[in-house]
Amino acid sequence: MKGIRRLAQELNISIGTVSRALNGRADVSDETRQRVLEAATTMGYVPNQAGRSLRQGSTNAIGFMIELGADINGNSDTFFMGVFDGVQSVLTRHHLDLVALPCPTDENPTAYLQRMIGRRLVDGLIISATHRKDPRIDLLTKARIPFIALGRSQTPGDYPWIDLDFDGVARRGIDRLVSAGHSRIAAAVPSNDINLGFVFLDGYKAALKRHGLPYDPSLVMRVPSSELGGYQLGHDILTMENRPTAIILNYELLALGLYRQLAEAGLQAGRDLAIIGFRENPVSRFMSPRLTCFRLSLRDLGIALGEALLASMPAYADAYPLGTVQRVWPMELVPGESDGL
Amino acid sequence: MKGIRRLAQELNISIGTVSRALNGRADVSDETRQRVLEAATTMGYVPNQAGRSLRQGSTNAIGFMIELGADINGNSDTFFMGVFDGVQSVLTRHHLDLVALPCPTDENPTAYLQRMIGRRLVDGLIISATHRKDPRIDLLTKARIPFIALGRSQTPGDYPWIDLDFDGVARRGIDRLVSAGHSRIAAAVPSNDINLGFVFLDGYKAALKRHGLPYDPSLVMRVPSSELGGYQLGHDILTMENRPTAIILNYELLALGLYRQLAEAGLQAGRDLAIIGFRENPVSRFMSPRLTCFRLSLRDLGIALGEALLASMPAYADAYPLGTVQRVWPMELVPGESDGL
DNA sequence: ACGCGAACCAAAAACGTTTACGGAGGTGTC
DNA sequence: GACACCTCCGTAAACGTTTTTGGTTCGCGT
Repeated sequence: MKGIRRLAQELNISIGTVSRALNGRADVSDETRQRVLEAATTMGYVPNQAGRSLRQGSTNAIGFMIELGADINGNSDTFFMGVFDGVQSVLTRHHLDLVALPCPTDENPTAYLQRMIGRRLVDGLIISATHRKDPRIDLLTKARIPFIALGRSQTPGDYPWIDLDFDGVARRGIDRLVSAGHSRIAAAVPSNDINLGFVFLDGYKAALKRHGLPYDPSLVMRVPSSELGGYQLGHDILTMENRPTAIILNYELLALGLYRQLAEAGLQAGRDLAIIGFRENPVSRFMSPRLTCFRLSLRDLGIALGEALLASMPAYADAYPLGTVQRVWPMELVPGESDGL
Repeated sequence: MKGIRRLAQELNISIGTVSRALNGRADVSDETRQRVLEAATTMGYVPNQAGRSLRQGSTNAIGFMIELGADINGNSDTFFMGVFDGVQSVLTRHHLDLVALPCPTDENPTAYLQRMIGRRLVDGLIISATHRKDPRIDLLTKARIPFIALGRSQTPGDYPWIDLDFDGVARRGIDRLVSAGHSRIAAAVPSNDINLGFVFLDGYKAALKRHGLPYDPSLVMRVPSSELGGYQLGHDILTMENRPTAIILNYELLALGLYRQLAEAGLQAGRDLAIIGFRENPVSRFMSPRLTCFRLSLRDLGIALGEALLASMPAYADAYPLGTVQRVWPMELVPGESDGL
């Protein structure tokens, strides 16, 4: 005898009553509920998830898909750890659990997602590293799985997303550099078709225009989103015939490789090249000279993601009347010395 | 009509046959199997996991528990992502999926694990960041859940584990520094009771002894495993009255904060303080001067973990006749300039 | 023509839970 | 005292799959 049956037998009541007591339904006397709860903890009973899922058609779990591989996600994994924490904190309020779904490097992300959806092991999904056209969005929409994208996409449709303020970061970066007298300002964007690159580039172009500066395509440097990409970026800049005097980065770890490349050439950030980095992170805080970059609270971002996802799930929507969240997440400038200001 | 029923109806065969065809059992004609497989893909049928789990009492998923929070896990950044990839590659061969279970910062890891075990949403578990006495090991043993620990523990019992070679790293670090003439060599160890600190310290003591050097407890520096901890470490060293001339680190990102602290004091790694770092990682590769540290293949480690876990699961043990794996994972020295050699 | 095994498949039970339904007993109302 | 109406609980069906059991068909040898 296992599971709920054992508990019921022990207490000499029916399994139905045990279930109702455990799930907080009204039609159970307080005394019985007490006894059940007590016995459940002493006997270490935890409802079997497979049974629950099968019966209620939901799994009480939310998936967070992450893509493995250094330079594809555009985020380092301290990033995800912080976000997970925020998401968890809102999910646990509703007895939902978070599981991270790491898509292996050698598998197609869309195929992987399809498998996960098919298995039906989560009720809702958070996807990240959205591409310009992201087939996962169509897939999720068609399968009617509640989801939210961490990152915009140009895939049409009315789905929820939250994205970092790449546009604003580019704009404020340019503003800052222009006001310091720079006019040849480069921008680093990812070499793949992840959507954030396009948003960043649009912000870059718009800001230049507003300042009456010409847009020079040769100043758009495409490199992989990794430390090595930053190193390569440095090389590309140093070998240009008409070097920019400043650069804005769109990925948090580019600065590291760039610093190194500059150091090897006897140059220094802030003095020989003005650099504005992207996200403040544990590494950036300890670089010398200190990196000018942008700060955000990963936990708050996670909380917002969790709430927006719940808002899109019928069973929880009333607790979070947010509609379809489409939100740009603000980032706060943290001045350093790398921009020479 | 949903699921396997729909498929069966479409093909005019029974659901049992569909199931058998899909699961590769022998008593299905090749022709029928073909038709089933074909229809399954065109209709996009994927077996409902809840149904399978309930019936077969297993979930076809493996959990990898990670603790959130920067300085508790003793590993960070790209570490887990790399390991995940290796684990996945083993698991997919057996149609198992990997889910990462992030334990929130505000929840007790053991309680979290218990919840996950109770829900029965994975067949096996990988735990990491093992503490000196780790109650999770007792829990898993008692619950008879196949598991493997990434990291040794002093919890008694005959359970599988794979751990990085903290002992060897300490030993070889000391050897190298002693042969370069150093005799006051400090060691950085974590300030919490994560077990790797004890292993590292033991290796440190043993190596000193072998070289006939005295063990000076004041040279054991306890700091949090984070970049900030490295910064604090630097401060602690610089304010000592009888400074060490060299230090070996036991966490990969300590060097970053330490470098910074030295730089602020006008000092430099390799010249003013010999530093041997821990794990080579994308960040360490771009620090100046280049950090002397130790290399390992995360993917191979992940593969070993996956195989050792499968070896402990009855259903897969014949494919991996490894017994109870208890293995120290070797790390290869990568010379840099930070040790002044 | 008959028996017999092999190949294939249909039917039904089982996994552990939730929940719709109904019934027993008690309480209150006229 | 009949009736309605609660409160509490037992019964049983249902979720989607796998697997056991048993049965039908066919081919083949005698």
